[in-house]
Amino acid sequence: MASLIHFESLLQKCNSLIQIKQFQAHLITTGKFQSHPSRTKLIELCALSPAASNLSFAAEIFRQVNAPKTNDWNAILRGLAKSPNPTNAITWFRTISRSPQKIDALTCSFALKACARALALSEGTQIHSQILRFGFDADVLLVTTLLDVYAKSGDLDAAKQVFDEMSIRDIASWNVMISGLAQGSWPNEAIDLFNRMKEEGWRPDEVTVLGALSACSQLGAVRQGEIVHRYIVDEKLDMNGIVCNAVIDMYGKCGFVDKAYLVFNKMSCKKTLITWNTMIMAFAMNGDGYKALDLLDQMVLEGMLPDDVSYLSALCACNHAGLVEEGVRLLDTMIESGVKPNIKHYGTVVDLLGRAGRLQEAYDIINSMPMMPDIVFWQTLLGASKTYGNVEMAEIASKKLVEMGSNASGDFVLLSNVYAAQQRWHDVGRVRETMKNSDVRKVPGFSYTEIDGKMHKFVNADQSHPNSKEIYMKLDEIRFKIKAYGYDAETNLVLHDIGDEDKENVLNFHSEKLAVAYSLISTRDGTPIHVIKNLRICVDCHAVLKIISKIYSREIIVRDRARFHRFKEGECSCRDYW
DNA sequence: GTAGGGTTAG
Repeated sequence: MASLIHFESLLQKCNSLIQIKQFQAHLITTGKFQSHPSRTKLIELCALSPAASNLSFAAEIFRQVNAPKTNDWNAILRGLAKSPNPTNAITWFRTISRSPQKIDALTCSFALKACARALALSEGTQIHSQILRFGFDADVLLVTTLLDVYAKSGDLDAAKQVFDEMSIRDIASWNVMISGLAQGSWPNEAIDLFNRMKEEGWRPDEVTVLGALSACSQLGAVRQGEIVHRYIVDEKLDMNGIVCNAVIDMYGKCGFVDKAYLVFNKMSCKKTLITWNTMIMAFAMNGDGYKALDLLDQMVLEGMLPDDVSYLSALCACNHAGLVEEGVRLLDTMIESGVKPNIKHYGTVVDLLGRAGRLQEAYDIINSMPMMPDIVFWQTLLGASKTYGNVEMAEIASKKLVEMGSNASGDFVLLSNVYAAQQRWHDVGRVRETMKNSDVRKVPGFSYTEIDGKMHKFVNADQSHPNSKEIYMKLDEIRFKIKAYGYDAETNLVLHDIGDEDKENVLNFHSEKLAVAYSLISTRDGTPIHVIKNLRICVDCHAVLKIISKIYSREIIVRDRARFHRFKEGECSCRDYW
């Protein structure tokens, strides 16, 4: 026993391959290699040490074992599961299953971990049935890992079923389920579960609130977010920096950048690089370009070194605020500071130049940057070409997109919009034909709005809402009023070659308009309206919301896929630059 | 070889 302890303490210190080899030699010469505990420890240590070469060395040791025990197999499995290539662990798990050695709950646990990382749903399902067969299903830790596999690989129905059927749950099971729902784009369900958890007498911890906050951020559900924030303060979970960062992020993504900044300034724990980046991003999304740039300067003054994400956030801020010169300069500053721009930095600058109508410069950057442009660059250039009616550049970009095999419907919609704006219906038809043949579909647009703490979702031309009739009556009223105000719908934006009146209807029923109409009838006069949309806002909705903000005296805040728009008194905070 | 294994912000 004494010699065993001696071994282990020495093993802790053996971090280089040479030392490991010395110990292996030692075990062999003293005849202890084939005896289980020490040798298993040795394999474990090798398999889990960060250097990849050690994992293959662990496998080498494993092969020298005459009769490997379950734990020897597990040690290798665990190492493979956390390696960059977790699918190897799944293969190894199959090998174990075929070996005479019995698997245990840990074998399943490591294999599931690999599935979660590899997003291997069907393999996870197979291990699930093994778990049932071996009767490991009362093991909370194991079932929680299983839950995580289902959630991460996108089968939230299966995850929910496993969760509901668990006879014992602990806080981590709740956490996995809540963050799984939040990350799997079921944020409403995540919030419901968070509330149910509290009702059932659980005390959410820092991990729980991170999941709940993420759900609120996605939904722009600030009332719910405030409830979570209050809970965090009450439970003193704001001693945790990660939690503070998530609160800042939540307020930023809900359009309450001032509240985000308040939390940022008042947080008692140390600000990390991520804290600064989150705040810069919050300013960026909200169109506060100069505040974002000031914060970048301030972090440097406070001794924090900006990284690539800091610069990306600041570049986004320039982009959304139309600070073209500042953005172009920032790219240089970044390079001078020794932070290497990646494809996203170039992408943002290309977008920035494109939006400013400087298409040639944008094109030059694409051609001169040190990496291959991906599809997004050409989509950006195409989008900008559409805005500025540059058919030539649009065709260059489209040609590239076709070459690169893009089948994103947005590309086709944009190109056809370029043609439609010029009444080139024949070309529009050609693009539509291509769309049909390559089976591309437009991503359906939807919008959320929070009324009295409850989220309401609208898709385009939605008629499923209980108050649908009133909503459409309100839309009629709006249409009448804005017409009287002198508004003419921008029908050339609609893809199809259909009559003007129909085109106007298609636009009129965009989900954000439905959400705004519903907010108008269900909130008090004068209160701001908040809408979250999954796509970029279209030109027509943008123009209409400006007028609505004026004639109904309402501030309307819309978060689209990229940023916030604040409509007030007939103007938008983006100054029509987005 | 008793235990070991699960959740987390830009």
